[in-house]
Amino acid sequence: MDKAFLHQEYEQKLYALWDKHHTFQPNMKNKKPPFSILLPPPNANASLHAGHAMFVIEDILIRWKRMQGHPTVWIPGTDHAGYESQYVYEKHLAKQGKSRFDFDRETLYNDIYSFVQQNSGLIEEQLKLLGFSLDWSRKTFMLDDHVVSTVYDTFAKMVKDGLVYRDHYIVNFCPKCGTTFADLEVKHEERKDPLYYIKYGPFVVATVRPETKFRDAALAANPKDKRYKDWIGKTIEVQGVLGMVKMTVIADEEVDPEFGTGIMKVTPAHDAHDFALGRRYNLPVTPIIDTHGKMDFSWFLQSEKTKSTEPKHLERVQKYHNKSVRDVRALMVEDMKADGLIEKVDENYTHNVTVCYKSGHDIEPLVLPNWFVRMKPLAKPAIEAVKKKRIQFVPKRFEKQYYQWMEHILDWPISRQIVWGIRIPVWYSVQENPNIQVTFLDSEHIRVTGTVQEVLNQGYVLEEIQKGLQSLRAPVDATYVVSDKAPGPDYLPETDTFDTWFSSGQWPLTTLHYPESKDFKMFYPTAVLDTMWDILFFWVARMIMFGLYLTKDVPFKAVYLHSMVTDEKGQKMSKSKGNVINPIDIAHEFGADALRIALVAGCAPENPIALSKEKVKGYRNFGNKLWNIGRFIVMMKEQGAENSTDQVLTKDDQSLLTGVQLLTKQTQKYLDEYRFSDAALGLYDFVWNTLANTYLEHTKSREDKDCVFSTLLLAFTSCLKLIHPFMPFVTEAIWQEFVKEKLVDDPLLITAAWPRAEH
RNA sequence: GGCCGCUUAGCUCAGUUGGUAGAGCGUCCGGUUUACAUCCGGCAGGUCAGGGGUCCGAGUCCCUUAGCGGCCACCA
Repeated sequence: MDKAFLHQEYEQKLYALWDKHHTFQPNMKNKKPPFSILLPPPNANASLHAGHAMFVIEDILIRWKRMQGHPTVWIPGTDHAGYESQYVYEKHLAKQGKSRFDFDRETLYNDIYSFVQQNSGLIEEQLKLLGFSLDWSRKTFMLDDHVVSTVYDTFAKMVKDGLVYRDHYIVNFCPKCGTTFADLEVKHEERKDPLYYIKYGPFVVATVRPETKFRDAALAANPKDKRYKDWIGKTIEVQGVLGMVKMTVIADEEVDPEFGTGIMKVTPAHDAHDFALGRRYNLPVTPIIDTHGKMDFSWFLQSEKTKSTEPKHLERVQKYHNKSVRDVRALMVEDMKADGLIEKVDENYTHNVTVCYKSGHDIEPLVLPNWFVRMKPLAKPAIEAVKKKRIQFVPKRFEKQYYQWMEHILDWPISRQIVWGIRIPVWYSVQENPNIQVTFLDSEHIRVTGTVQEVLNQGYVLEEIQKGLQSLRAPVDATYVVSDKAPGPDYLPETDTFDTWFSSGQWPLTTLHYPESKDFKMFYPTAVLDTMWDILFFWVARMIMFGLYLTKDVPFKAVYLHSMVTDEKGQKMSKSKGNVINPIDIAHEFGADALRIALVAGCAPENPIALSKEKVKGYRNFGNKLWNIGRFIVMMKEQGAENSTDQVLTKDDQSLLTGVQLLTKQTQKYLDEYRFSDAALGLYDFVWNTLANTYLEHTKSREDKDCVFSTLLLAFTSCLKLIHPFMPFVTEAIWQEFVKEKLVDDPLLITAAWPRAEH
């Protein structure tokens, strides 16, 4: 044996050894209850980061249960990562001077597919480097046929059950990404913007978004506000930038009399709050901003209004038309100033602006037809399940957050206007829905937009439209057929795809081949779901809802939410701070074992997981300590010591063996309670202090070598078993040395029996 | 604005039925020619954020103040 444990020489060989003996696959013949975990799927084209290394928690549980003799499986997979991947691909296109608009839907999808395939596979190798005992024979990709087919079935069931509806609804639309986002996917940025006080007939109204003024549907004041009491219900004439407009004053409790002047303009098409007001008072929804974030005045330019409008105002409309929101705001503020319509401007107004968390672009609240899922009926059983303790949250405090969110859940917009994803399996008859808007590339590769009726009249045939189809927008009341394939010759497909979380929310079902497979029957519900707390709502809550909806059973019995891996000071790792630690580099330098236990030991589940080279180095030393104890035992054997159970134990021997008993019990208890740090620290302390520094040093002078040898061998092999889930490589490496020396019977530590604690 | 955490040795943090303050790293002193210098022995270092309360007894339970962090909702 070498003087030190040289991890580089063992890790890959040992992983191959485990693999060769199929130890990662469950032993279905075991009679104990099955134990299963699903790996939260990393992006298919991602590379491993410190967060992924936290999956070590899952490997610890898996290795532990496997040694205990449960049929155990840990299933890996990768996610297509919806717009994340499309975003990366579009950047790649941009480098070639192209954009997504140069391709039809199908071509773009296939190109992204190849792109993702090219960049995938890396993460699998990296997960292996860390020693994760995943069953690769069961790996799943989010766009595998059987996954897509389950997602289709679920959608069809939801449609049948009345849980899916289409509606015009105000959604977060990112003009840069070209898609809708759920509320969870946007963030808020504090910003200082001018607050304009605009004259509105007899009133003054405060707003940061004067450009939406063109489509105001009403004015609103608080019913208790004396200043405006007499005006409620009255219609007034207002001088605007484009001439006179009529406006009715409504009253609503939600208007804050303290803000601005206490009276607000209502623009249902471009503000979530105003949209709600509009619904309550039946106000018309009249958009003026399009999906590119540009001001669209076609409603004006194509109407009779142009005839009765003063030339000055008409010029303004032409000036504003098709310009960006920001530009128009500046232009119209100038015009309003010229007309004397601005009373004052508060330049120091700070407020929160909604921005896209992917691109950082300002979110435009737009009213668009979208697919929604009714969440209340799904949330109810999901709340019940946790209340009845069918699912346990660790740490417990997340339960509160869960209830809080689930009890106030809003309907979920599931449609995304991107190509890279699972297409919503819906088809529209063009005969029944001539008003469907389509954009497609014709056979000459020219981009054509219009209603189906219009383009058919222009001489295009349906086949050409479908072949070059980029996007389709059906009116909310369009008739549709749910089907994965075209139900007939005159149908066009929906082009929206599902929100990523719609498919990943069904991960426990799809990975286990719900509903008929042996795996599903054996391993559902899974034992525990471990992930970082930041996707509790995105993912965990959705899996619970889908699981209960489809199977009436929870998808997992426990949720373990680990923290974020940070640098040694508890600072979030980021490229700009330059404090990013690449786990693969660390594993390379100090060994995967050292990294693994360093991520677990000394970390409370509530706190950030501080990782530093120094800490990893400390645990590398621990691995080496184990190695040298093993080496010491082998040397004793070479010097003639013999192992036999027939020994007269001294007090030291007995106390060591009692210590191992206690340690076994303690480790068992800690693992049962998800207290990984306590388990790891307890093992570390026992081996280093009790076994090595105390027992081993005391016995060096003893004459009864056989007794020492036997005791030490028994105690140490038990410790190796207990430590194996945390540090699989060094423990297995030592075990293999022991196998060579015929000191142990089990050929592999990974499948050796877990020590029994006597009671 | 609503909710949830955190504040313990120089640094990073444990401390889960309330019972004499702990670990790792670092500092300093000393040691070791065969298990390991990726080692061993030892010293120093904390009024457990501030204040109040319950209790025979509080780092631990309750109230409160301050600082830091997180989640949710975001009113023009």
